[in-house]
Amino acid sequence: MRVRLRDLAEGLGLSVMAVSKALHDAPDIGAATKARVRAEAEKRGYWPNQAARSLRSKQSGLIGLLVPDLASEEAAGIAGGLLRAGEAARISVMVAASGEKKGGEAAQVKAMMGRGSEAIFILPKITTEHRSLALEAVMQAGLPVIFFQRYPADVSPGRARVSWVVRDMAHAAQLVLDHVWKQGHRSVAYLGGHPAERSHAEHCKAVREGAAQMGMELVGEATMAGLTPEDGEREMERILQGKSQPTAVICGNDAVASGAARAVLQAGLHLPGDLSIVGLGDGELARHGPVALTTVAFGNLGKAGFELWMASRDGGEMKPRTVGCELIDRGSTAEAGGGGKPSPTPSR
Amino acid sequence: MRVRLRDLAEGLGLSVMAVSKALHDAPDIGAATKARVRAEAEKRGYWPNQAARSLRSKQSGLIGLLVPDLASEEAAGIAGGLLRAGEAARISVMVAASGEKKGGEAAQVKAMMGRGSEAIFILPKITTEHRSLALEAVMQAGLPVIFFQRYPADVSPGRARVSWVVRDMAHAAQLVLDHVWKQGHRSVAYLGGHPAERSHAEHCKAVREGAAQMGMELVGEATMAGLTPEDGEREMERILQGKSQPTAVICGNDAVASGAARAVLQAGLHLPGDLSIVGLGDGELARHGPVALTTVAFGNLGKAGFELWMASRDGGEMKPRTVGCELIDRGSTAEAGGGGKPSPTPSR
DNA sequence: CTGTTAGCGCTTTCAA
DNA sequence: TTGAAAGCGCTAACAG
Repeated sequence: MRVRLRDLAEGLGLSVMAVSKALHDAPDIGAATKARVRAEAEKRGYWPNQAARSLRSKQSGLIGLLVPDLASEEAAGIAGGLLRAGEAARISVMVAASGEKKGGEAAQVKAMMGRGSEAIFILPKITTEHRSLALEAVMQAGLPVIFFQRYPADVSPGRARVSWVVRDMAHAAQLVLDHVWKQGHRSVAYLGGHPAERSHAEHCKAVREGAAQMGMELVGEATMAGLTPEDGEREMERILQGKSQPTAVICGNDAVASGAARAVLQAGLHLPGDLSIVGLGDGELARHGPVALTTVAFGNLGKAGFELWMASRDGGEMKPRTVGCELIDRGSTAEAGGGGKPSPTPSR
Repeated sequence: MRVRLRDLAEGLGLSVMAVSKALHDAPDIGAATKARVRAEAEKRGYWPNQAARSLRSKQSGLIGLLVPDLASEEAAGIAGGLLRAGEAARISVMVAASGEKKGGEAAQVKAMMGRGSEAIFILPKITTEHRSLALEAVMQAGLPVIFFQRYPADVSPGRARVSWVVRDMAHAAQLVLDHVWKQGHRSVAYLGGHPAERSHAEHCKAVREGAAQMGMELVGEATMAGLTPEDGEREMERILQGKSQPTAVICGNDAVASGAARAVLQAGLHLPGDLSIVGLGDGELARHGPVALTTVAFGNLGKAGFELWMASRDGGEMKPRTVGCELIDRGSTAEAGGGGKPSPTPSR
């Protein structure tokens, strides 16, 4: 933080204002002057003091993102998308992890507001009630809030500048059901409904209803507390020991699918020859794991959230968005009853 | 951004200064006054305007982190550690992804400096030359720079407020070699030396020298451009088709190990009965993939980097750090020549 | 087309 | 133990 507008102005024999305007490409400054100013700024390595700028203009060019923990792929993906979208619009992103602590969220959000965040993006914890002191404060301050994936039940969008971006879970379920149906599967298991998570509950429901409609039998259905690989492994083992065996297993996310695949391999069975598995989310585990998983890829939530905010920036309304999805076939599913031969696993 | 010090002061019949000092717990304000001020601040929901504060005091309480892309597990892990460490010290973190664009880095770093970052943390791209206009600018401004994992060859630490945090790759190699040696492996392959990456080159070298010293044969050694699962899969296939077969495969990271495991499964072999595989990094793929991988877990670089900076904050020198590691045995290795029976894969 | 004035909310410095 | 004055670097509003 060294060269100031004043330094440039003195060096050029201009006023501070003229320099400021020139750098902002204001219409009332001559082209020649602008060129001179820009050259000098470049030469002396000027860059603006944002603290001063936002103090004066109330425009910080900063947004805040609050996630439970960056280590999760969900959070990293959202953050990445938001960062990329932000950069294109010259918006900086402050990231905070709310972690386990209860009061954490409020303090983090206050820090963001203190720095002049123009909007707050939140990926709520699954276990949270989504409604905190922090949120009250933000909304009272009139700041836009965009939720990812989960959102408070008692807030209506539009009013109060609150909105959200979710995944099209019903469509995802339909894609998966169509896929396994076409391969001749008539008896499937579902692993992964999460009782406290709207989107997973929705997926579960869509699979259940879709299967019924198509005349597919749902021989195993597990609701689980965590959607971790361990949960998937445990439930898969349970199914393998049951009497009526499915020919395909639909999972609530890639982690569960990965755990299920682990159980299948442990049992000495072949994938996908003996059993087909479908994941959800197209994460690292599906793409790069020892078993490439057929899964459903979603559009980036972070990017969609940013666009939603940008579109509302000049007073527009904040209409919630749903990001679409597509099925990615990596060969962890095969024709039903296709025998023990594993099909080759393509790398993409 | 609404309640100001002035509002509190007027409400309490005090001066702005008294309120400011009280909130900072200055020694020259009475206990009773402090209590009153704090209660009022709490009640009215005051939080400081950081822009104003840092404009005046030159202390922003903000640091910047520049990564190639948050979606990588490496970056997400570092970012998460930095965030957590920062939060404990009430330091906010601005994150930017430098992406593919060339000029990107410089602009991002300028944005960070413009916001008053007190330090810049950089995870360089593997392909970068680590030395950019951005770095010049930062160092000229006298800001501390901490590199993760990779760093410019031509900068000496201490001078110029530059330092770095790296992983103890030599120790990691030793841990892995000891582990497979104890299981009776005498013929191993190494997949994963990266020509442009100091730490991977170091790991490769340590494995090579260690193996020689212990009298282990290195029957396959692959240097690869990307350290991706695809690279691992390809090289593993090559090895499986070769004449002299190793009994264990040591990989340069978990992604490569995962790809290698994929090739092994594709070939219809058993893991770890027919072949042992060791990863490096203890990432998602090793922990939660369909095949749980024995690997080496490192301490968090982000946390270590933050501590390095904090320790140097009052003029201390910035001594580079090395984070330690430990072997995590998840059962993807077994006694050499142990026959085809897969050992159960523990979930931890 | 360019310059002047004022002030954003806070803290440093010094006086009461 | 408290307060007044000044100013951080920038830009909105208005004059020239």
